[in-house]
Amino acid sequence: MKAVTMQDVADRAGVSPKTVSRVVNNEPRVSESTRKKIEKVIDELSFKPNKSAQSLAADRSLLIGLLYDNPSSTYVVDLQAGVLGVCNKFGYGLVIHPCENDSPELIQRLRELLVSSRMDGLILTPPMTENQELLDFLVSSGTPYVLISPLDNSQSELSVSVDDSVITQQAIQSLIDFGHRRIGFITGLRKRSGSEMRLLGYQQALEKNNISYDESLIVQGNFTFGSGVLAAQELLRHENPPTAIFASNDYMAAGVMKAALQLRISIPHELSLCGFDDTPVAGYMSPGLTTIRHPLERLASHAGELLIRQLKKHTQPLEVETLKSELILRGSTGPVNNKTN
Amino acid sequence: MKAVTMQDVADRAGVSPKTVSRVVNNEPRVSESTRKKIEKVIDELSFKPNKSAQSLAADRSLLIGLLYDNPSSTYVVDLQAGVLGVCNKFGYGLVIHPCENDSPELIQRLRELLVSSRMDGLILTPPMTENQELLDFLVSSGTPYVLISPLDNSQSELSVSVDDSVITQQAIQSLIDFGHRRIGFITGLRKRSGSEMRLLGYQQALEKNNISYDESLIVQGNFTFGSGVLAAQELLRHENPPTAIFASNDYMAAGVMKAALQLRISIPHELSLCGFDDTPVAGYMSPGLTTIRHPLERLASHAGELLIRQLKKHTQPLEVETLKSELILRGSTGPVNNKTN
DNA sequence: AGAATTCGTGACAGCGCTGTCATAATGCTT
DNA sequence: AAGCATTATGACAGCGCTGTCACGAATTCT
Repeated sequence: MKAVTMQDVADRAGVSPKTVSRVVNNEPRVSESTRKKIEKVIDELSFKPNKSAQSLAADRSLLIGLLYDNPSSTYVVDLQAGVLGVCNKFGYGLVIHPCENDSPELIQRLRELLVSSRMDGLILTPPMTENQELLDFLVSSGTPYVLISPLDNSQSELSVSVDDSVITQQAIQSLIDFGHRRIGFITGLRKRSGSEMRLLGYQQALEKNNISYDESLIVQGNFTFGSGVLAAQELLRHENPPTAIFASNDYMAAGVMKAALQLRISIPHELSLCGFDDTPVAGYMSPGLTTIRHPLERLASHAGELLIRQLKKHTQPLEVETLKSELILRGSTGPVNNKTN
Repeated sequence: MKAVTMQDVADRAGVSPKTVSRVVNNEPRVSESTRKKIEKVIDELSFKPNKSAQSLAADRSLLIGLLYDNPSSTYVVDLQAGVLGVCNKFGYGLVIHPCENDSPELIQRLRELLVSSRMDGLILTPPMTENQELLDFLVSSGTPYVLISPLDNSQSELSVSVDDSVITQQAIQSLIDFGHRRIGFITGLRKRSGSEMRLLGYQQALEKNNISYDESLIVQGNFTFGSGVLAAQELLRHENPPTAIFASNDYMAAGVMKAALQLRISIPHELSLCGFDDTPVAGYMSPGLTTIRHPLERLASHAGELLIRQLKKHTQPLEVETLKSELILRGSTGPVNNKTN
């Protein structure tokens, strides 16, 4: 299988390789007629440019990197799918790089990766988005990057986010509509972008409905199942326990379910429960877990486009379909039971 | 950040670039002293060869592809981790390629990918491992590949597997040891390598314990939660229902849990339940799901090494640490309840 | 000791593409 | 119609590396 080269295309089309290159790279300064002609030949020979040669000659790798440190594999896979989509569309390759945000070797590893893979740009996901040392390193090494859901998303060209507060508020509102007034809230790790925004949404919902904010209903978790169990135990043994609990992710919500079961508290009859992320567990639990689904794949593909535009010095802003999270209602939430306790 | 080139190393070491190349590629015919000297300089300058240039000159991309079509993201992420490990070790890049085994465009897409990314070899996972059309295409295009857990793993240089039958037998044995004699079995999709072997292990366990094989206790599922629910309903409404159920994956086991809950059958008191895969759900359900964990990451890294050896025409066989699956005992299995029904 | 082999190294071309610059063709101005 | 700007195309070098081959030095063989 001898590969088709640009020269082959050029010969067949009766032009120089450089002109073919121009067409391949969508450069201007090619007459419409030659462009058509060359495109036709490219199709006929199904020519695909040799990436290595392109990279070498143009001194760009046509590779973008995706950095993540996330225990949820669905999250990771969704992001990958999104980024992969745009990569294919624009002829880029994707280098996936699972890492540990806390590792002291993080930067060193990344440096090696940058040197050997020569990635043109990076997409960072939480919690790397808050790793200032990392960001500084990227800036100093001149590596373009885009952040997904950073805490501070003020630089809109450099990040994409969905507003966790809005959808959380909506979820809490739905609990309130069910008649709940005492709603427990299990936070995730502080400093994780989502966490803060979710708590904010909770507070906003209470405020809107004139429900006073009771600090004792807020319990700190760390996104793990175990922390959900502990948090739920604390909440459910409260002298005036909540009739509903919002957990900042599904894993913790699963922990709440377990704790409730142990304490013989029935969901949703005696306790409504809402999770966050819509991982597979949510659908597989009994009852099904009401939760929130993020458009992760679209978020990631948006991030990818943003990055690639940046790489191509494409300046016209990317118009964005709005990225909206969705409240998925399942069996774990329901009307408050007035006979409760 | 001007990159360090081979020429730089050569100059500093007082040799020709070609000799540096020899050292970088571990070629023979370099005296120990020059090798040492060059390695030292490489370290000092922290020189990393330019992948694009290597690929272009040597006409190999130093890329391997990982093809998967699997709904379980944990499975995918574990495999990726394993392959990524060896890739880094041997200076290869990883191209991930989620695909749909049933899609008629599969081959065409792959062809494009092969042409544009010029991957040196591929790792295939079930169900692609059984896609004869795909395999034929790879052979005809001369693309080396390695299979992970194919149905037919007779060609040991081309595949890595763990024996599902052995571990399934062990799981069933543990149920039998708990006193269960009527054990329901929910299969996965037929023709999926795992499925067959798991059923085989079930049969072997029964045989060993002189329990007769009752076909009516075998129900066909398709690896989804929903199919688990249906299968469980069928089994539990059996005139002489099983006291334990083995589901061929965790998602179906979760379905069984749901069905049991609906029918007010308590797990593990009235019904023991065993899953397969040890996905996160297994740990998050209440009670925790007894299940089977595969050494997926090691399996994948082994596959990666096998492939890379093949690419390097390394012929001495790779000695393998045995890859063993593990039975994870959680709350969903227990002694048979003699008061049942 | 001389011939034959092996070893260690370097010169050189070229992988397939793109950047730069030159040049030809075209359009526009006055 | 001559002059100038603009557009369309090509020649050529070179990105950083490796394959091939050549060549002298060291080793082994007869």
